[in-house]
Amino acid sequence: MKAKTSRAPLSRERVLVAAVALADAEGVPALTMRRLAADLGVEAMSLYYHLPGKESLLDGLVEQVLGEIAATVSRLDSSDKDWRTQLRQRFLAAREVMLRHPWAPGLIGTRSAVPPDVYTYYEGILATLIESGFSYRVAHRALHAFGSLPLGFAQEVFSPTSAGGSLETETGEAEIAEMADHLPHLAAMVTAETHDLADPTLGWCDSQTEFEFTLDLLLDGLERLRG
Amino acid sequence: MKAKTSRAPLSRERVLVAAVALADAEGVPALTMRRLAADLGVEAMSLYYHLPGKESLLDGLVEQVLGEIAATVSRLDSSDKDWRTQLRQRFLAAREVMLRHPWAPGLIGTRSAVPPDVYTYYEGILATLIESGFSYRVAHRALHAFGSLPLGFAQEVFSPTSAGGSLETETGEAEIAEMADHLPHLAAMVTAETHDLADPTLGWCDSQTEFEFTLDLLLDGLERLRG
DNA sequence: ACCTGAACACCGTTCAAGT
DNA sequence: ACCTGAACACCGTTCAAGT
Repeated sequence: MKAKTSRAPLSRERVLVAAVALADAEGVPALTMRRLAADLGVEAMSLYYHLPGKESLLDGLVEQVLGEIAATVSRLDSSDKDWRTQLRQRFLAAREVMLRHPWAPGLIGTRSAVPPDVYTYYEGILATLIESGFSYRVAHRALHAFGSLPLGFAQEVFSPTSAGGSLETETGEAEIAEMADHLPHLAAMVTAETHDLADPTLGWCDSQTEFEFTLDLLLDGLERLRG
Repeated sequence: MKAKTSRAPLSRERVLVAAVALADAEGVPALTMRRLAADLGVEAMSLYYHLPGKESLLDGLVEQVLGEIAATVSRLDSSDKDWRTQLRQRFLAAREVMLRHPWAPGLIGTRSAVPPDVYTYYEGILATLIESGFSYRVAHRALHAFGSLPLGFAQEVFSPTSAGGSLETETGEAEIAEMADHLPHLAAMVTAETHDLADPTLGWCDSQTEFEFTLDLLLDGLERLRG
């Protein structure tokens, strides 16, 4: 956290890198101007010389993460791969970046302006679709249907705290018994899903599996709409 | 805003109703303890007698919206309808509620605890799936694949400000020309989509259409997986 | 039981001032 | 050009006190 070592002069880049590190280590709530400045061995007001304010700091954070995705994706080898495989590996690569920055999906959700890099990123996805025979109409809708998948996360509606998922990961037998009364189908599902589980200590929601299932569901549906 | 009229004693319910009204009128950022209290003709500290704190106020807000969805959905007539139609009308009904509370999707995204009402709501969806021949395995994954659709919103990744969508609604010819250089497919898509538009003043993203497209893509994909 | 006033520890930010 | 100190206007919240 305390990176007081480097006495290089401050810069927008150095501020953003420190901000990402702080968010990774202690979460976005810990990311205050005063605290970030302290980590950089500087006074809070110094930050304003390099960034117009907090909002723009948060925009910069998103920019950093998108840059990481772009860098990761650009290293992929997509020669001789069909469109589904190309997109699949791109989305999964983005997902690896997001797993390193669990706070990023939530933060992205709060940003209003679309970071310019995003257009370049979506351009690549769109190109893949068009060159594989999709009409602009269907490709446009595909981009919407993908939702946040291209950025490497499936919008879990509640609590992106752990990678667990929206439904409780730890469910004791007592809770299930109580659930069985007024929520019979849910209780039955938990039981059914827990039963044939390879490693029950992992919980019954495997977010990687869910992510890929959603991805394939969409890709399969689109394949059928191809022009 | 100023609802100083009713001199009925404060209550959790009255606080939450006023909070929803304030968020509707001026957005969540305007919703501070002091301001909310002022709207109720009371001092800020009085709120703490009815709610443990701000976080629980926000939880209560989500609770109110979910209640509205539950009420709307319960009024639906689903007799003699297949599962796709049932879910479709349920999700679209939820969407109408969300359109009345544009701040709700963003707020829901920040909540960590799953409100209890949500389980009851998902129980109904799950029941529909199971009774239509889905296995628990596929139904479970369907719930994940739906993402936020059951709650009436498609996770737009950036800026849920207007109902416009994530890609710019207003795109001038100058911007397109400039775009054509480094983002050729995107530029072509905007042109293609704008061209055969019934009412060009509406912009080229119709969020209702996108919402229904995503919904149908998922429902069609699931239909094929039915056991 | 229900509400209040004063106070505390924090925010982001401005602005004039230092080097 | 780059950084700082003191100050301002806000937060959420505690706590002892009023009725």
